[in-house]
Amino acid sequence: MQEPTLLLLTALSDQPRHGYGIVQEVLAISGGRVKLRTGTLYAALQRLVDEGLIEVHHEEIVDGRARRSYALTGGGRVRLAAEAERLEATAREARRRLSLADRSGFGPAPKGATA
Amino acid sequence: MQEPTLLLLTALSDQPRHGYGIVQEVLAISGGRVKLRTGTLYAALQRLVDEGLIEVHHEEIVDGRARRSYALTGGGRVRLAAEAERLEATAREARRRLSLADRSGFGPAPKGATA
DNA sequence: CACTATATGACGATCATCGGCATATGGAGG
DNA sequence: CCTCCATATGCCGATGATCGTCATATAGTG
Repeated sequence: MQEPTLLLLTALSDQPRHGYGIVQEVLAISGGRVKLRTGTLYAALQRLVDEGLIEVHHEEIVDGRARRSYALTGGGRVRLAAEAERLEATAREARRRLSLADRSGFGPAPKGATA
Repeated sequence: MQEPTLLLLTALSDQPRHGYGIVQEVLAISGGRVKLRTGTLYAALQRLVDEGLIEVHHEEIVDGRARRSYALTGGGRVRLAAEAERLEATAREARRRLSLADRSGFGPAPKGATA
């Protein structure tokens, strides 16, 4: 699972939102770093519904145009928790190695080291 | 940056390794979850060298075939640290929201909740 | 003899994301 | 009045990382 998809699920983790609201929320969560393209958004929504990670929470037709809000399913919740755990484990391992390398002298020696 | 690439950088963060060694190390780091395909591996190595995140550490020709080991560059080290931080922040936010939702009653209510 | 481990590399296919376009309404600024 | 921006949904072609497989080579095990 990629970052945009993960952030999308995160945006739905506290309450249901519609497409545009998800874009805003992801933007906020990521500190302005990730702006979901609508192409990414609606393709991902469709995919995630198909996978059963999210579902249509509310739907109405306004001026012949759909207006939908989406919510995380139980499966989506479980999946998001699992992904978060995986991410954290990966990040921890990377940091552990980087600090080990610093101490052992391998690497660029951040600032005025033994070498 | 995707997970396989991130794990590749992590595999190089404590010492230089050659291609096959990276595959083994990534497998170990990820707890057997991620087995880098050679297609992914050598394409990624080329890309990362071009980006300056890794470099060829040692190279020799054995039976007319290259044998190279790769090492993280200073830039790669900085980048990996940044990615780890980003991952951790994302994971933290996902978890925070999931637990908030549990408390507020939104969501599937993991096991025998108020509803 | 077959299979696995070590080891490098190319090729086409797949899939998520990107970037832009189309459409529609309502409000603000010039 | 007209243009721009925010709100809002959705399609489509291009890009790019990864997947899956094939090719090549040696050494060891069953």
